Amino acid sequence: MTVLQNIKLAVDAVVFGYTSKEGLSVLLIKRKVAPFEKTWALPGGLVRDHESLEEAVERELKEETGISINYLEQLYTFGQPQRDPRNRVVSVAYYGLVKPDAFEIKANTDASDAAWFNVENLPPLAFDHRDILQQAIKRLQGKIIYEPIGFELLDKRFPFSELEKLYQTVLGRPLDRRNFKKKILKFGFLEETTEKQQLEGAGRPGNLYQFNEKKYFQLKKEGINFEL
Amino acid sequence: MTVLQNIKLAVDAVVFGYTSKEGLSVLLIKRKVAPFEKTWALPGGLVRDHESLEEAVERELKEETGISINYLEQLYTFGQPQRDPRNRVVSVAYYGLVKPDAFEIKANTDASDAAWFNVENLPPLAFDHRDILQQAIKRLQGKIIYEPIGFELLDKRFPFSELEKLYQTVLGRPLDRRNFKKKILKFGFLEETTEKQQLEGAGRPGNLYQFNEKKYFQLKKEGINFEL
DNA sequence: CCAAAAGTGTTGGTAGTACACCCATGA
DNA sequence: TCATGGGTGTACTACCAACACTTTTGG
Repeated sequence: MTVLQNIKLAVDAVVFGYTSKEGLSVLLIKRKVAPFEKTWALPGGLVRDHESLEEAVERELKEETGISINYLEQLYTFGQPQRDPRNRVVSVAYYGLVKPDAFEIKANTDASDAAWFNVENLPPLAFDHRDILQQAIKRLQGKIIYEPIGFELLDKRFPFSELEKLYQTVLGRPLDRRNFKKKILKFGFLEETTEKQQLEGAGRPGNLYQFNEKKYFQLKKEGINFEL
Repeated sequence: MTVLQNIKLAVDAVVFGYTSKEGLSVLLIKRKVAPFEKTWALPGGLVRDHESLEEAVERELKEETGISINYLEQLYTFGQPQRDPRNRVVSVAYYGLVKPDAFEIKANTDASDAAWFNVENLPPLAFDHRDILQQAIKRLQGKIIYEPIGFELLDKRFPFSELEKLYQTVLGRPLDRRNFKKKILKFGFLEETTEKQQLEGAGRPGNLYQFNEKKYFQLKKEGINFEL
């Protein structure tokens, strides 16, 4: 009754980056081997025997894209028998967020076969990676409205309008500027600094804000919960 | 650089049942082999080469407990290297819901090594199954307030008070009877039947209600979303 | 007639939404 | 001085929470 199992275990990562200019982007690599040679794919690969799944994701990201990530969460495990045309490969997908500096650096390193793509304008993808990506976007949209993970996509200090644009981009709908600001500030984990925004072009520069993570966790323990 | 991978892939299932008498319960099996021989554990086992993860869960549930399930959803994948003391086993955990008839039948089949336990009163569990179970309960609590999956734990027809008690049990807090009923009925996917509840003991019998799944999906498509 | 469970409506508070004008800066 | 983006307050509405008495049935 015992059957030898011949299933491989992989991890894949959907890494999101954001700038107000380029919108919401995702990190892809160009495959060098069959199957799907020269097709764009999510970074990822087989898990090693003695590493945790998170370690595997972080290792693969470093190997394939040179990037290191500051927010990582398990998304879903994809296990349809035919998702890889050769062997049975089950993949645990993660999604992660990087801050604009990491994003900008790699966006310009065009010698590599890693590149950022706007989520509205994706190339054909290998395997079932399109499904994985769709699901990651849905999860991000769902999560960003009840946990303040949006800050992981912004610089440490940012003008308030950046946060607002980020939410509008991710959620795909316009938000009222005044109501949004009231709602966010009400929670009390955003600090206004005295530093002013460097505006390119005209316009009145605004103050920069920063997310106070400690205050957030403290407030959360006291039973305050972020929502929209 | 290519390394032979020696990781086994399993599935585990957290199956919930509910009756107002016995509260929220979970289905466990007593292990017959080492490690953790004679310890209670979640039903589950290794995935076969050509079956999907969902098929594996359903097969294991049938083999080990004789139960078949009517709601099943992936929970999380547990992959810490040391979670199984012998080999590396990564487990994709699912959670499922069964209706009271299935629940009652197996609860009385005490010859088997499968049994139901109230979630407030669990035995020691094998592996990291306690963590998995905790996470499943949290997920159920989170999900039941924005998707009407509670009906999967009730008979096809049920008195309104059953639904109310279920929510109070799962969420662990009292709910106002009138407000709860207003809120639920407002959505329009619950149908009142003319049939009356069979009350054991005294009390005024109430009408039975049933969930209209078609109406629910239709309403959902039109953009109505259930919440609390 | 007593105990148990079900049925039912109103009111007050609060949080959310809609909405428009002025200010600071660079070109 | 014009164009661009930032900053700010109020009024209305709609939803939610709190709350108690009456009815039907079994014992």
